[in-house]
Amino acid sequence: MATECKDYEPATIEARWQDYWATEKTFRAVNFSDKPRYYVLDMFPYPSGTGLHVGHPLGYIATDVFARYKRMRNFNVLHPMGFDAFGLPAEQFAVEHGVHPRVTTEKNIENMVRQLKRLGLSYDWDRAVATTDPGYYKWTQWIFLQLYNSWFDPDANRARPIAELIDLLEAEKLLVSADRRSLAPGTASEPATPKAPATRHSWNELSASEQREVLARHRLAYIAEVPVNWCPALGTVLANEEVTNDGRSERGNHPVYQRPLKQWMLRITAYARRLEDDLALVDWPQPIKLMQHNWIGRSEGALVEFSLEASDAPALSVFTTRPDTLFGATYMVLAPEHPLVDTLTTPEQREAVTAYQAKAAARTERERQAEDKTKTGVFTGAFAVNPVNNERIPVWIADYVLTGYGTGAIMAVPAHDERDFEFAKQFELPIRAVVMPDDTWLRDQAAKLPGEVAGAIEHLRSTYAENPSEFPNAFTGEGVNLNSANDEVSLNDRPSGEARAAITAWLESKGLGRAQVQYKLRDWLFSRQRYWGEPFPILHGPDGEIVPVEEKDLPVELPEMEDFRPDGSDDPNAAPRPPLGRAPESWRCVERDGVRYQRELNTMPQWAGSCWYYLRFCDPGNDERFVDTDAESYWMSAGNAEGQARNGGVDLYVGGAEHAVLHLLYARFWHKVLYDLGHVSSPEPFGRLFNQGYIQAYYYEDERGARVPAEDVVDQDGRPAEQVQDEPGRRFFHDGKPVIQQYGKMGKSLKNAVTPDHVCEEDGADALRTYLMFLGPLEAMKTWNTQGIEGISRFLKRVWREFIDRDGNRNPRILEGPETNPEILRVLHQTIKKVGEDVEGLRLNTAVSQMMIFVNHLQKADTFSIDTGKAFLRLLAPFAPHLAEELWERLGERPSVCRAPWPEHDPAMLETETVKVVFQVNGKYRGDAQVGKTADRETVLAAAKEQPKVAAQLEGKTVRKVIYVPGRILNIVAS
RNA sequence: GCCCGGAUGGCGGAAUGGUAGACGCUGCGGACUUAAAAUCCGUUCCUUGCAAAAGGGUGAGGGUUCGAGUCCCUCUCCGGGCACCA
Repeated sequence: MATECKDYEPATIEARWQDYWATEKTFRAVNFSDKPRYYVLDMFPYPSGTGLHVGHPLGYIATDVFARYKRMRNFNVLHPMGFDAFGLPAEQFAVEHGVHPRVTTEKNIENMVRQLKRLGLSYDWDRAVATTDPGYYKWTQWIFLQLYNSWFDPDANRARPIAELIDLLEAEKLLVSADRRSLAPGTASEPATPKAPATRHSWNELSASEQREVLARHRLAYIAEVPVNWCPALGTVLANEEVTNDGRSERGNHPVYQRPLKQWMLRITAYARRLEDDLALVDWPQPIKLMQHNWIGRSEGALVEFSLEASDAPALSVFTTRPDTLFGATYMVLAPEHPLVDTLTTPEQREAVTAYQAKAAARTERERQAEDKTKTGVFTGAFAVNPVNNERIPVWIADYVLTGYGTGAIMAVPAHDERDFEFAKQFELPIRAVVMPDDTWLRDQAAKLPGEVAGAIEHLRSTYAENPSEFPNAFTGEGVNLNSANDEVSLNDRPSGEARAAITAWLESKGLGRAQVQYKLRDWLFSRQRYWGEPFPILHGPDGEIVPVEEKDLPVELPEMEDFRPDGSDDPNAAPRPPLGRAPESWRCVERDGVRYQRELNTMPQWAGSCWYYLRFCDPGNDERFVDTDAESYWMSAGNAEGQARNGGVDLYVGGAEHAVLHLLYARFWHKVLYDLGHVSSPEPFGRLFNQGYIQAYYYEDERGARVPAEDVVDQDGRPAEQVQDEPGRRFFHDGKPVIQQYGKMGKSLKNAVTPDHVCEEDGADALRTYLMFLGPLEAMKTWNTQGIEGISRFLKRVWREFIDRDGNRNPRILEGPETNPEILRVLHQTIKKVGEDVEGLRLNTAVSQMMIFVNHLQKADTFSIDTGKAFLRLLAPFAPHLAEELWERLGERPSVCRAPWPEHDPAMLETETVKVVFQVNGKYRGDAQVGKTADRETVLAAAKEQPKVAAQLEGKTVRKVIYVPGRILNIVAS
């Protein structure tokens, strides 16, 4: 069985055991077992053409160590791997090389599987999935239809089948508002009177197309014409999450333009509250929770109605977090795209307004950024009425107010909002103080003024109250109100919080406003104008009706096409034309009951497939369902065993932090919908999340700033750069020309990738695995240093020699029978304890250190017991599994060591007769001694005073105090 | 600008408020060898000192404590996220 190697030959040993694991299916996970379950998941990769570099498997190896450990702890472990294979790069590569994306994708997957297997990762390969398999994306389409056929019931705070909404509407338990945008409870429609036209309608009075419109406004998947991020260079639209903060595409860094387009949207905003609240249910790194928290962007405030002076216009609704400053609202601003702009603009101002709107539309986000600072805007000519004091205030438009947030309109309180303050100064609008700042703020501000407004604090206060515009900044903090009273309510002298509550209550009583929670999160733009993605299971009828493809007709497969290129363009005004528009007519057109339907021509974004793959792994071959209910619940429901997810979801999910608001937010949203509809058993998909850090490496740039391959760089003595990169005084050259050493994330673009294949060949997979774990804390950024692996290689060779002599036989130093060397016994049990605890906490670097310490002890002993050897091999097995298997069998055990139980440490073995107590004088180390475990203070103090160093320090001093921590330290305070 | 995270030898890093630098890399010295590689032994924070030893030292400055890398305050630098979100 085992190899015949005399020396440690990783290549031979590793090939042998990888073969064994594959044949024996050692890592097969079975659904249902008496053992407790454990689900360990990696974020599955995109199978790129360049394959893996050593940074990629960092997380995979960590989860592998953990999965192997958990198996030895008697868990039934699910540890799968798959491929997120739809998406732009495959398509772009395919276009460049004229090959079908399916061909390149399959080739890339094959190569990546080979690389991963070479690392000895203990995946259950029988469960591997690719999002591009029709058998997989059938269910991605099915889940989309679940979204399409559901609505979010705000009262139940969950999704429900759309059929239930229709029932409620038909029974007139819900009525439709006049604009058909919202629903309200009611038992009968209010009869219309000449004075008050009906505000609500019964569903049954609506036409079929009106009914469709009502439903569309509530479905979780819907088509809407909204301003979207259009990227002409990529020929597709992008989600907010895919656009960088300077208005460019995250992929490719192309300019992105805002333009209104009809697109598929997913109503993720309905879940804003639960996505926020349920972060409390999961064990995730705090920074990731914070990033999601910020992205969701909950803010509490009030919705306030401002009536317009022109009586026929509807009221202007604004959202504010500071209703307490309402008395300071001296003008209003609408976003240039606000729907009411046209209605309320006066003829005199129309030209200026239209010009401003055109200018705003033409500017990209990036241009808005660049101009920054200076506020622009135009007066519409209209006036609104401030509901608290009936003051007539002008209505402006300006691009500092965004369409997509709140109502797209604001009340401007220039005294207490920095942006409004700037705008008001720019256009000489009135600024009224309604909150008195604290004295510190007033003094700080006075200090910034050129003249001397300074003086007594009373003077500053009265100046502020009368003329806040004399100060350089707006006061945006909280304080006590002033200038804030009408006949019915006064906020004066009340603190901001109280003022907010008071004015909100007043507004509510008057029907002028109400408390409101607002989210920054927007609906998820879900269609892309690309070929290589999941087709929508949707048909469009001749009258514009939308018909979902029936479940039995799924999947809607991608058509075979010769030319699948996107219609990219540099012209931001060119209309998007999805490649599927050029698909054969036989695919595009479907006839049902004599009606000709057109297939939806957009495809889903790359994130779709990754939103639910962790569920498919529970039951990957199922043709009947996306996942078997029992299998899902076995792997995903809440668990009580050691380390299992308390509230359900994947027990351990490891991946990079770059997915904080994309994949992780989208997947949570889909999961919650499936949960609401009763398809999954846990409220959250990922119970425990861990972010591994990046691997960084040196890279080299020539004088033009172009990167050169790091592997070809040498120093002034002609030695390869990778061997001398940390030595001082090195200068680097490529092709004889000087280059500069830099430092950054390992990857193709910096030309500093080191492949695992290369390292496996040189040192073996076991060395690479152990080295990557040893490098530092899993979550930290780490530097790849090829030299460092040498230490791990030596360690593994040493392990080999401890067990195998030069003739390839069992080392005669290994004795039968239990361990007799107390020193070895003690260190062994220390090691069992520390390695177990460290692996459990993913502190894999210190676990490796401890194993090294153990082997250093072993090496110094003349002999050791076979029991000791076997215990150690089990600790080593998760890290260096091939070597552990080989030695395990050579010690006469049956493979596989993966199935051997994890050793238990005996606390009694860690106890010693005496303990070391450190002696300090005035907090400084002056010696130590072994003392009895129960030694009392006086005994230890006496022992300390006997030590010459301690005595010398005490000479001529009086002992003031003695601190004794039993078994640890004795500190004598003397002066 | 706001919000997170970080800073420890030549390098990666380790340290329940209790001997800072475990473990490893590199460097230096030695053994084995005709020689080299491999392996093994020793050594490697800084300053003074032949040594024994003493003093200093965890980005900077202050504080709490018998005792601070660790806790608190202020600042500097680096990394990440968000950014006219009303």
